[in-house]
Amino acid sequence: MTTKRRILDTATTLFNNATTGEVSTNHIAEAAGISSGNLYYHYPNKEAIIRAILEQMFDDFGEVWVLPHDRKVTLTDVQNTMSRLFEVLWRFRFFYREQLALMRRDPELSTRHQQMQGQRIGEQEQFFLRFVEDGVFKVPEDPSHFRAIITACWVIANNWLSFVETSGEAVEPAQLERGVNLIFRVMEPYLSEAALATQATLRGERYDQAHSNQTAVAKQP
Amino acid sequence: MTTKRRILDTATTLFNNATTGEVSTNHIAEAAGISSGNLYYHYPNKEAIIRAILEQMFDDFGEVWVLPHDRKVTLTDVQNTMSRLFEVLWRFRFFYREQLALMRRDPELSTRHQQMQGQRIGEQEQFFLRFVEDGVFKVPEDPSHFRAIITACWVIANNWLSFVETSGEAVEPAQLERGVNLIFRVMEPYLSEAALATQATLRGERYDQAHSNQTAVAKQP
DNA sequence: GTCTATATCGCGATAGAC
DNA sequence: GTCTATCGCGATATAGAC
Repeated sequence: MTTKRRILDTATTLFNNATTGEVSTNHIAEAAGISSGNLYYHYPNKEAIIRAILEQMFDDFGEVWVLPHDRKVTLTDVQNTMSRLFEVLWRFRFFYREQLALMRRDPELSTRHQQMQGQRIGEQEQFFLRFVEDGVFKVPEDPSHFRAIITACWVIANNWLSFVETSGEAVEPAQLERGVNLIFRVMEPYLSEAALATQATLRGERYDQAHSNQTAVAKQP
Repeated sequence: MTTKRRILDTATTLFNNATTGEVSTNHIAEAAGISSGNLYYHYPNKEAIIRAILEQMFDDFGEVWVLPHDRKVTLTDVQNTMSRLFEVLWRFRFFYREQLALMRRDPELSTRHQQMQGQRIGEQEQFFLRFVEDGVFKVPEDPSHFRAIITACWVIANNWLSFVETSGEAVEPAQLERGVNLIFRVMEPYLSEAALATQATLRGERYDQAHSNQTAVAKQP
């Protein structure tokens, strides 16, 4: 692994475990096993490191919203996509903890992130439209209402891990699933009848796995 | 105004306009028109200042969830409460920008905030139950589902202003209203028929009676 | 590319006069 | 209560040898 790369990985780990303010370039260099001078040979300053990490995160997001083109998508595809999304959010959680502070300190980061976010939101809209096409979601009578729900899901997704952390709960991969479920709850009223049936089945299965000696409880209409 | 108080107000303003990391105790003292030494006479350190501000925010939250006891509550009461909530969130927005970083740096702040959040969430649940009682919300068949929606609204409320800011839009009082509307959208499927009609009237929108067996409302072309 | 050594700066915090 | 003066520290960043 190149030194440039090791710096990024080390920094990401340190940032995730502390705050960007507490992690100095000296700390990063030490943890990466190189000298401070060497670190500055590769990156002009800490902000440049953060920006480089952000680019990597952006690349990873690109792989989140992919859907199969050879078949109709189902509710399970939504679920898997959400899981992928949360996994990336988890890997770069430090960024979402301090997002606005970081953006304020570095206008360049701010601009770049706005571009990224715009693109991501666009991808997400396309994503949901595909599910409308394939009959997972009801066809929205009011597009602005539909967009509002997407925005709501967006806000929840991006802030779920932070919410867990502020509640004093340990932030573990298991919590990612709770976030996925929460988003499902918000989307539920907009699912088609067919998708709702699928969901009941899925949830029953999950329930079975969690409490294997009990029977799944299916909600009665 | 006492010096102690002026320090808090000045600090709040500075924090809102920059980040807590950029605002040093020297800056606060200077902006408050006192010496650094004097500042340290009143507060032992910057963290204590932030904690004091947080206590003030907590007090302000206490006034948000009050509801009239002499009459039934309506959808308008939800709206007004949300507006009050957003107003407080706006006044102390610096805290929500850096919440987790601040909590990590100061365990005492972290503990206190968790108490506060627990209490606030409790208040919010009571709040919504009142609206169920008074027929604004449908009686939930599944309490856990209801709680999930409340959690969703909580996450959205606390992060809406940050979302606006990260999108690069100016954060103005007008944006507060958009946040209120977004939360309404999420709650909409859980409103009673009666409340839905009220909402349509409030907004001056057409009420599509597709699922209504109540009095017809004039449709606009 | 990588190191050591060092310059510079400002922050947090305290001492002591008034 | 308020000020001035100051110390210690650690962070960012650079210079120059190898």
